[in-house]
Amino acid sequence: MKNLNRVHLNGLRALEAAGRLGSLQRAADELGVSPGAVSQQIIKTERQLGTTVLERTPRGFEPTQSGRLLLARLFAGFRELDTAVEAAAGQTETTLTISVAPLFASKWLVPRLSRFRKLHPDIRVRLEATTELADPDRSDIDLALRIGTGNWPRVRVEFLLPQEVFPVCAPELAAQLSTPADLARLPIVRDTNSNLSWDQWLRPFGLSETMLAAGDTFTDAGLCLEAAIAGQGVMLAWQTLALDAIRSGLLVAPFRERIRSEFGYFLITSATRREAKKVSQFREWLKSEIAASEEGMETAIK
Amino acid sequence: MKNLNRVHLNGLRALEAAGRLGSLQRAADELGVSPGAVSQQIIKTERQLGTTVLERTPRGFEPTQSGRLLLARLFAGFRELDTAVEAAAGQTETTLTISVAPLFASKWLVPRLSRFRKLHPDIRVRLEATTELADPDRSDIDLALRIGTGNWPRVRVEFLLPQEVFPVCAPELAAQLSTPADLARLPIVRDTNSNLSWDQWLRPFGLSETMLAAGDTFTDAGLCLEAAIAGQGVMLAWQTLALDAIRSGLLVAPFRERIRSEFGYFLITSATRREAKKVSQFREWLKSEIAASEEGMETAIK
DNA sequence: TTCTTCATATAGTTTTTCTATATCGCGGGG
DNA sequence: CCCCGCGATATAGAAAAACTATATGAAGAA
Repeated sequence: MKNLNRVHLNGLRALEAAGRLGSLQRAADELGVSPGAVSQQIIKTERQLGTTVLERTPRGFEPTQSGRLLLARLFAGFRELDTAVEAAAGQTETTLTISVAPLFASKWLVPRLSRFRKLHPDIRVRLEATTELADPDRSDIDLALRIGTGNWPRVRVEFLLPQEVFPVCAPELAAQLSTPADLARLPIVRDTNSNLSWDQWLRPFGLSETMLAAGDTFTDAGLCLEAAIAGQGVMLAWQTLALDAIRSGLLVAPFRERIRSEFGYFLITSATRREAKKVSQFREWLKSEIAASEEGMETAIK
Repeated sequence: MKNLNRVHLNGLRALEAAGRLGSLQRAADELGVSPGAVSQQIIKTERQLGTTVLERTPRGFEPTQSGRLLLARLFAGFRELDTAVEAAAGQTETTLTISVAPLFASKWLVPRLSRFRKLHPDIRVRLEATTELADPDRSDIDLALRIGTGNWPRVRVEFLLPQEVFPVCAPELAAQLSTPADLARLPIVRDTNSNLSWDQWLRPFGLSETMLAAGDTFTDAGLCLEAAIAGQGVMLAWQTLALDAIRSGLLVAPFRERIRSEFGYFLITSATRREAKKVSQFREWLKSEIAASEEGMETAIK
């Protein structure tokens, strides 16, 4: 791209516009400057190129023989840039990019997204499912949905709902559970990566994790959920993970009690960027969806 | 092209270079500025686009998902511009554009050009054969060769050789001519557009145009020449027009006497532009060619 | 730790670009 | 014929942008 160093890009654009439109005035209108500015740019650029591109006629100018080829190429190049910018800028208006943990995406967000699409058909959602928290100031994401304590620096953090944990299991196993103490008789499926502990839930009942049986362990809560559905044991789950499985009857929550973990769900947006309309629209939808979800939770657990 | 108004072209270029090269330092090298300048351009452009194109990583940055498409398009666009500039600038160095009258081109210049090509194989000659004098400051021509009095404003004018007129005719007719007075017995072919007059040539012999016979007239000296070669009459010709025909025996000049017309051959170049090497090379070749031509004239006439 | 390597923030300067005028050349209309 | 208007260009001053040279900060390497 070194050849572009010998000319000024704005001069090339002035040249192209003038050559295409055939008049300084029209070129100036397109570029949003005065005709004099265009004239200066053209003269300078022709000097930089070492050739005359526009032959001056009494009533204006028209391209020289050798200039035609250059102008055609300039046109092609600038058109390419123009559509690139148009697409990029258009995308920022119509595409909502959300960073979200894969499990939350698949178990809760994605099944509900079709309703958002119906509500805002002009917004295209792009999910970026990653385990690390993306910085909305330093990436192209418009917002992130994350579980955590809410202490993230340099971003705008908005609390959505607390994470509440409770045991779930397949219906067949649930029949054997009438009190929390019965949990000791059943295998437990555990997520080794989780930082939730059974103690939190058991303590109010005067129980502790040491009384629980061993069971399969997995490195991913999603796998745990599959195992629980398959009847391999009881799992300590939380709302967004288990709700849909409970509703469809694949799982049951044998006990009403839900305990708040130290974590919560948060909506993360840029602290510096002005909030786009698409973001506030999504937030609104998200909150209503969460409310509906919580309501559904109450009735699902009975 | 209106979309390009919302961003700065140089910013797009900085973005493209940084995205392609993966580092501010390398981008800065390509653009010929400091890394800080590139950083500023990128930040500003991303703000203008409303999206993050380059995701900052601990060791630099790399394109975001949505940025890749933009970068690819920017690359295509700038590459187009780059090759356009390269071709245009390269052409100015290697292509010599000459404006010349069609008749002079076909009867004198073109038959000799192959020797120039042999002498300077790297220069491509482009002849623009037009009847109007092109302005070397306002068109893409590097030089013009014109017949005239030498009074052209705002250009650099260099005298090459005087136009000298003399009668020519087919060999069969020449046999009937031993003195200028014999011309009265033969038909004369005339160019109605010419401003040369037989009187100029006849006066030294005490003769005048009134004594000449009528004959065919044409609107173009080239057609006259063809008529003379075909034996339709005697023509008042000049060196560059008739030399090659005389040498090849198609025509003869029955009299040694040549009379200078009021016109001459001139080399016209820009008065303001610095002279390119290719131009001086052409001038040098042209002068040697003219000298050889004049010498050939002497021997051809005998 | 400390060093190095990046990117970014900041301040001030330099350069460019722009606007607003005046000028010039040409052609059409009175 | 002269004058007017149109369109391009020159010029001067003002405005804006870009650049350099720093400092800062964050993260990996020694």
